[in-house]
Amino acid sequence: MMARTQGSSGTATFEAIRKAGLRLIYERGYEAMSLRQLASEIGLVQGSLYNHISTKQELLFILISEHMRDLLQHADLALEEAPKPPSGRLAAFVDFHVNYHIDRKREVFISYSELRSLEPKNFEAIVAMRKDYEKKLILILKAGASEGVFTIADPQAVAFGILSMLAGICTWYNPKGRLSRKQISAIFVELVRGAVYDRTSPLVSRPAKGRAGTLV
Amino acid sequence: MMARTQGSSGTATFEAIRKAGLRLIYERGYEAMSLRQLASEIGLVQGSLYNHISTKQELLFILISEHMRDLLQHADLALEEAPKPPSGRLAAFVDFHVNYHIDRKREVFISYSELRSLEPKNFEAIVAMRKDYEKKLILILKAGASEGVFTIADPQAVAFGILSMLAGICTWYNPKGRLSRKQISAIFVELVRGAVYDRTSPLVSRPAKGRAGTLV
Amino acid sequence: MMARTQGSSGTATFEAIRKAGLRLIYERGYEAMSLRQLASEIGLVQGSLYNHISTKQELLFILISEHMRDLLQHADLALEEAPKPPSGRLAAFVDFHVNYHIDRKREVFISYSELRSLEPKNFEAIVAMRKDYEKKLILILKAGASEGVFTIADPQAVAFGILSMLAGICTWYNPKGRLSRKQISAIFVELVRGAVYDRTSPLVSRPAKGRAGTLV
Amino acid sequence: MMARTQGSSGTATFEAIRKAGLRLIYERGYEAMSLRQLASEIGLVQGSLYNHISTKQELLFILISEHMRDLLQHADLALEEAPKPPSGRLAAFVDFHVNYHIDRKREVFISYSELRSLEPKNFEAIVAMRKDYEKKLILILKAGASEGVFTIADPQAVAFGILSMLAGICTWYNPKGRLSRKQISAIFVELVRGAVYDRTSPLVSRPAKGRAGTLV
DNA sequence: TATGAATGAGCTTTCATTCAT
DNA sequence: CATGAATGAAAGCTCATTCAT
Repeated sequence: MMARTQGSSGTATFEAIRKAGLRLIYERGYEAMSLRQLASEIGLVQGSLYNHISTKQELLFILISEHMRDLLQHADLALEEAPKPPSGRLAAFVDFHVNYHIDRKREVFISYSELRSLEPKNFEAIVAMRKDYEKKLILILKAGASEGVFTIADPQAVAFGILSMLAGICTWYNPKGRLSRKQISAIFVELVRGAVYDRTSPLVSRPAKGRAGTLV
Repeated sequence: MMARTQGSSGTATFEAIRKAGLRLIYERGYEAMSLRQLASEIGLVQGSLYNHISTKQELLFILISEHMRDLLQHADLALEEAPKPPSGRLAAFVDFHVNYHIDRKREVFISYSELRSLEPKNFEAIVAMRKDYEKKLILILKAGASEGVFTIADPQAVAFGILSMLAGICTWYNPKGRLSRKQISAIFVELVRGAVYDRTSPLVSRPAKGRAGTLV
Repeated sequence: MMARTQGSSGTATFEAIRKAGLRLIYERGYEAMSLRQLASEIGLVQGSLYNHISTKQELLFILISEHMRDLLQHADLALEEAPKPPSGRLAAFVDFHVNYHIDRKREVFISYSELRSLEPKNFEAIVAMRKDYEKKLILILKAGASEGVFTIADPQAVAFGILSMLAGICTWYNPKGRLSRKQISAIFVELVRGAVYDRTSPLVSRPAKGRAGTLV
Repeated sequence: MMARTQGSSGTATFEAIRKAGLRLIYERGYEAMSLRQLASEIGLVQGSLYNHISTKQELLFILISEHMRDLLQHADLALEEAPKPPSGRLAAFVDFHVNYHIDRKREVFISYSELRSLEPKNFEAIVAMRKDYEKKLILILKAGASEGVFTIADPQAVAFGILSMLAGICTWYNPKGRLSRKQISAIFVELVRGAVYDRTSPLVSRPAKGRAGTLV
C-alpha cells in the first residue's frame, strides 16, 4: 500500500517537501497543515506535490518511520560502544536519547504527537518500532535490577517514566537557551541514575553536592 | 472575549457537548474532530450546537481552562494538607499529580497536546496557568535544595523532567491494567524521590529493596 | 396569504420591530439583515419576533406597503390644496415629493431598492401602487402639455426622469448638511420647472438670476 | 489586498464567472446570490470557482471597479471630442452618460445598489471613483454658470439631480421598448438643457414645440 | 408574550486528490 | 516534472422558522 512514487525519493524537491513538511507538521499538526501551504512554501503548486509523494498520509509515514528507523539504528550504535555494566549502559542510553532528541526535536515530537493521525496499518508499524526502542531500555533496567545495582519497582512503568521525562526535553530545549545540551544531558543522566539507583549500594560517581550550581 | 453563550452553561445539553467534545478531541485531536460528529454523538443537528457554544475554539478553551483552574485549585488543597518538610511536600505533590492525571487523563492530555490549537489570546491565558502550576513544584524543589535534602542540578529543568515523566502516565494508564493507581503513585513518588534525593544524607523511608516486586 | 399576526400590530413591541427593521433594512439590505440582529436591537430573542410578525417577508411588505399607502394619501392631500394650473400642480407635486422623501428617506429608499426582495404577490401589489403614484405626475405633465405650458417629449420618460431625480435626494440629504430642506425643495422645483417649461411661452415666476447664490 | 487569483483573469472560465456573476447580482443582489447558483450556471462545481476568484467579495469588487474605471475612461474620451462651450459639453456628457448606462445597465445598477455590500477598503476606493465622475459634471455646470449660460442654484445638488435622473434610465430601459436609445438620449439631453438653461438668455437650438411627439 | 432550544437548509470557503497539457 | 483547473466532500457557521415551556 502506498508505495512511494517511483524515482522521486532523494531528489532535491523531495527533500524540500520533507523538510517543509516536517516543520509544518511540527508547528501546526498534521491535520492543520494543508498541502497548499506546504507546496507554496517550496515554490510549488499544490498538484505538483503529487509528482513526489502519493498522499499526504504517505508523507507523514515517511517522516515518522524513517525517524524511527534512524533512532533504532543510532541507539544500537551508541549501546555497542557503551560499557557493559548496566549503570554505564543506562547512562549511555540516556545520553544518547537526550542528544538525539535535542538534535531532531521535530521528528521526535511528531513521532509522538501524530501517532493518531496514522492510518491503522502505518500506526501498527510505528508502534512496533516504538516497542523495540522501549525494550532496549527495559532490558537495561532489568539487567541492573537483577544485578542488584538498580531498584526498579516495575521495569515497564519505570521505562515509560524515563522515556516520558526525556521526551519532554524537546518541548522546551532551545539552542540559545540557558542550558547547553551537554549540561542538559548531564542533568538528566544524573536524574535517571538517582531515580533507579539502589541506595543500599555504595555511592559512586555522584557529582559533589553544590556543583550543580555551575550549570545554571 | 468569547463569553460563553448565555444561559447554556451547566445545562444537560451543554454537559453532553463538553463530555463528547472532550472524548473526541482526546481521540482524534481538535482539528480532526468535526462539529458534525460531535453533534451527532449527542443526538443533535450541527447548528444546534451553537445554542450552547459560540465557536469550536471556545469549546476547546472551556475544556482546557476549566481543567487548569481545577488543577491549580486541587493542587493547592493537596499541598495545604501536606507536611511541611520539602520531602513530604514533594511526595504529596507527586501523589496528587499522578492521581489527578489518572482521573482526568483526557483533560490532561488535550491540555498539553492542543495548546497549539488555541488562538493567541487563549494560548497565553493557558500558558500563564501552566507556569503557575510548574512554579509550585519548582518552589518545593528549591526549598528542599536550600535545606540540603535535595540535590537539584537545575530546578527548572528538573521540574520539567518530573512533570513530563508524570504527564506520560496518562498515555498508558489503563484502569483495568496490571498496575493500580495506588501502585503507580507509589512507583512514581519513589522514582522522583530518588531522582532528587541528596545521597550525602542518610537514607530514610526508602522501601526495602525488592518489595516493589509485589506491586507487579 | 401571510395575514399579520393577530392583535400585535400597533403594540409598542411591534412598533419597535418596525422601527429597527426599517433602519436595518435601510443600512444593510433585506437579505443582509438577520432577524437575530433585529431582535437583539430591541432586546428580544430571535424567536420572540414571531409573536409580532409572521415572517421576515411580511415585515418587509408591511414597511413598503404602508409607506406606499401613506405616500399616495399624502400626495392626494397635497394636490387637493394645490392651485389648479398645471405649473402650480407640478410645483406642488415636486415640493411634496421632495419633502416627503426627505422626511422618510429610509422608507423611500427601501421601497425602491428592496422591490426585488418581495415575493411575487407582494411585488405586484407594490408595483401597482407605484404606478398609481407615477400616474399622478404623468397626468400633470400631460395636462401641462395639452395646455401648451409644458414641453414634454414623452410624458412617461419625463415622469420617470423627474421621479428618479427626486428619489436621489434621499441618498445624500443630510439634516445637518449645507442645504436646508426648504432650499433643496426650491432647487428641485426650479430644476423641474425648467426641464419641462415651454420656452416659447413668456417667462413667469423664475427667480432672478444670481439669487441662487444665497442658497449655498 | 485581495489580488486577483494569479493567471486566471481573462480566461474563458473567468469571463463566464464575471458574466454570470454580473447577471445574478443584478437580478438578485449580491447577498442573495449564492456561489452555488453562480457555479452551476456555468457548469462548474462550487469549489472550482476558487481557481478563478479568491472570494465572493472580490468578484463584486472586480465587477464594480472595472466598470468605474471604464466609465471614467470613456467619459474622458467623450469629453475630449466634445465642443468647448459648456452647453455643448453638457449635452455631450448627458449623451455619453445615457448611452453608457443603456449599454451597461447591469454594471451601472450594481455599482449603485451594491455599494453597501463592499468591504470598507473596497467601498472607499469606489466612492473615490464616483466622486471623480461627479466632478466632471460639476465642473461643466460651474463653467456654464460662470459664463452666464446656465442658471445653477447649487452645482453639487444639480449635478446629483442630473445624475440620479439619468441613472434611473437603466431601471426601465428596454431594448425592445417603445423608445430607442437615440430617442431616450435626445429626451434627456433636452430635459437637462432646460433644467439648467439660463432663461434670461435668448433661446437657441430648442426643438420646435410639438415635434417631440414624433418620438413616441 | 417571552424564552431557550431545536431544526433543516443553506452559506462561503478549504481540503486532498486527479488529470490533461 | 510543473501547471492550471477541475472535482466531491467536508469544514465551521448562520439562517428563518418552530415549539414546548
